[in-house]
Amino acid sequence: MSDKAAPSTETRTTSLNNLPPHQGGAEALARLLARALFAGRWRPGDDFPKEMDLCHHFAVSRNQVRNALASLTATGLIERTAGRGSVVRMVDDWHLLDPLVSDWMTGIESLDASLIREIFAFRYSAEPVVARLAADAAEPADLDRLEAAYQGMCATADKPGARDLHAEHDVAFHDAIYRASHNLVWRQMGHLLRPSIIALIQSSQARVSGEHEGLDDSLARHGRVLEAITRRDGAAAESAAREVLRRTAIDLAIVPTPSHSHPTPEDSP
Amino acid sequence: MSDKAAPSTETRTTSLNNLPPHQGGAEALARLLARALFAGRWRPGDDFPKEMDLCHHFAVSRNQVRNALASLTATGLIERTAGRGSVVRMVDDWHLLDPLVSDWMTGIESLDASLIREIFAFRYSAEPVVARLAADAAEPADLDRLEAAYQGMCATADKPGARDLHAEHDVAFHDAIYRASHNLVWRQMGHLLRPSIIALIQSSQARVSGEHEGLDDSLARHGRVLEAITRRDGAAAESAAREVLRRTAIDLAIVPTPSHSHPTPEDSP
DNA sequence: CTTGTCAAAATGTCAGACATTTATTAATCT
DNA sequence: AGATTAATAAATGTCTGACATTTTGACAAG
Repeated sequence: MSDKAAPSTETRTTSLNNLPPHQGGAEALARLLARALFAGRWRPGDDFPKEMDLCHHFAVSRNQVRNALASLTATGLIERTAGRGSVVRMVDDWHLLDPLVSDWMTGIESLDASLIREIFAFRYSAEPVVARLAADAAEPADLDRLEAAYQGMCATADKPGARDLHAEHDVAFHDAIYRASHNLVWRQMGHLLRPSIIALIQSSQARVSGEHEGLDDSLARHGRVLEAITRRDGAAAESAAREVLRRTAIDLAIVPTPSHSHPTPEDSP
Repeated sequence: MSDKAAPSTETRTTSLNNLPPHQGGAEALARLLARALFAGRWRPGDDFPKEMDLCHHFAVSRNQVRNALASLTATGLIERTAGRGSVVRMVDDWHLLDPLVSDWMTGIESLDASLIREIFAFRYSAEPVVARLAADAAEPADLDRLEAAYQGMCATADKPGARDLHAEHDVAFHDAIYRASHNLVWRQMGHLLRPSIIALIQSSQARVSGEHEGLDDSLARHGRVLEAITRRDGAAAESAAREVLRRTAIDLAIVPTPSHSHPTPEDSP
């Protein structure tokens, strides 16, 4: 009748059962299910496992399962109807801007490539504008955060062992830009950066070893953003931020050609 | 000891008890509480009513109350801790990008002015960029939506009885721009428009009767955005979209002076 | 072939008891 | 008297079982 969603949960239960002892109960279960969903365990339109199956397979009470599924429902990942069951919703309906979703997404290796492209396309169009706002509104504390993150990136560059730490500083740098805009809405969008940056670093890891100059170059461009914001030069900050993202944008085929991408005065040096 | 949050709920229960018979149970209760919160019923840091008090005052089961409070928790409006109770979180922590929050906010008359300014400042910086993207990515269906919304705005202009309908078409127009960008993230931000536009129309209602020319002028500017997007002229769409928002931005003191706000080539005429 | 009714399955809801955390108050020891 | 500890109360979190509601499919009657 229904597809083999539930039985297949039984078979692959091994990979899902080894969760860190007991964290937040429902919270941990929601994270687990969401990450399995993002990893491609089920596709939009598929039937999601039934409550009782999850109760049995994870040996938790129905309450925990219901709370976890409530989180997935609230974030638009699944839809539940009375006597029918739960189905995975279309990607268009996922609340990508919910901090929970961003948190769940971080570190998923097999994220849908088109999803990464969508998120990065957003960043590519938004972050330059935010950098301009940041140059206008930044306060000393913001500049300190930016400087600290940049120094952290410098300290962890070229060290293959500290790649995760470097990524963390990278996230912190971009997040500091959003915070420096001093706008409630832009600020909350900083959450969206984490999965995107992590995924990009993971995927560019292969390429970077071939071309080699990528890392230093990226570092220099970040430095130029920091310098422009410190100098309170909005226009320079905007184009510098665009330069930071441009190469990755080209690789992801988001910007058609590197020539006439954005006719801003400062764009053609 | 604790402030008078709970007792005052008793006294003013009259204004909250007349809810449309019974809609979605917990869903309706969450909406009710959220709107009361947005209307200034409690301020950040205040104690939120206890579960049992809400159960008693609204004559609903504890389950309903817990589900409603779970929604408020998930959207960052309140924070609940084990034996302490629930407190209202700072505005910075509210998930303004959650569709639920936008929905709850629409139509609140006494919204915090600074919150409206923050949301509009975001729109003022973002929407021009989105308009540029829309000009590049719009498909026939998108143009149809834009055209339909614009016609709707024209048909309901200058008719004082159809102000709500005009606002609805206004929302549809701007939402169509975001959808036309064909980017998952930008698209989901369309939800953020509704409370902002409604609030602005309500607040500008007094001013418009004095200056009079505001409405026709706004209509013409919207038309210029539509025309630029149809013409696939990204630069023109960007500046036209900025023009739509500029006057309101000036009134809200978001853009410092009307002269050197954004040095884009098409910006001077 | 259509329609009506019944039964099974799944989610939604309720009520009560119990567990856990937090804060206050009282008691005890130095 | 002051500080530390123990008991108590209040609030939220959790579990369990039963019941309600909705959906779907099967089966029989027309």
